[in-house]
Amino acid sequence: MARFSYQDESITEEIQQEICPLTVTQNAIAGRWKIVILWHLSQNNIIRFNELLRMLPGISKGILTRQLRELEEDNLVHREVYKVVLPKVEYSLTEQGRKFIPILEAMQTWGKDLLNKKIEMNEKSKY
Amino acid sequence: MARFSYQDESITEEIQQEICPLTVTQNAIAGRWKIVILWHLSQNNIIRFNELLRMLPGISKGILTRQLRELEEDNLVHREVYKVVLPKVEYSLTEQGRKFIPILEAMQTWGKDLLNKKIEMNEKSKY
DNA sequence: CGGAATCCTGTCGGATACTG
DNA sequence: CAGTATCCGACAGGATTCCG
Repeated sequence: MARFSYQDESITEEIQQEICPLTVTQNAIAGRWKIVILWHLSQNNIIRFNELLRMLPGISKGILTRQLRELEEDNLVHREVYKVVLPKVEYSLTEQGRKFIPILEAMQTWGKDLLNKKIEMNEKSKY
Repeated sequence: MARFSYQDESITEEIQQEICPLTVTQNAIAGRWKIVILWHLSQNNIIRFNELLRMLPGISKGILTRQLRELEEDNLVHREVYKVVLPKVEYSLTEQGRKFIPILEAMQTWGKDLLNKKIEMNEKSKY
């Protein structure tokens, strides 16, 4: 939970941030790629850095590293380094990360629902 | 889903954005206050603008308005305007918004869990 | 009361070049 | 292979002022 400082927050707000579990969750998954990363990890158990890179078209190495580091900080993702000739790093979900999978699934069905309704609305507005 | 354009995204990415329901969900709830707003609405059914403002210490009127408008665009929140002497505007969850409540609850218990583990880890590191 | 319209600023995402 | 280290620009969030 390193990030999310914003400028000067009063103490009461900081407490709110700390106390409200919802905010904790929000901070943990805030980031353009985190949810998709978690989803890929939930589907594959173990993924190497460059594999993940290929799974996320449009992301750059630097960003992927940062998102992964933050997920690691928040204990969602485990990072295993193998010191072989050409370095090999495997990412996987932690126990805490696996507990998040149901939420991912719920978010997916909910998103599908929303998507359908938006399409319906666009159809209607054509006529 | 107005925002989230970023600069020039290739077509394949745009398609991914549009297709992946997870991303749709992410975009819908991305925003510093949205989750908390949804939570308050889930607890109170109907809340007036200034009430909501008071429930969110640290937010400014402008921001609250924007977050609510975006939630409205994404069909999570309903806005009811009463044209009385002193204007009165009530916010509530839509059907789609209510479908999101289980996710909020899951996020809350998950966040509580994460919080506890972080506290444990801090305790340990003291000795 | 519930905004709209500005303007400002920090953060995050992204691009690029370099490294063990 | 899997990163670091910089630098940059865009955009969300925030403060402030004005309005019906």
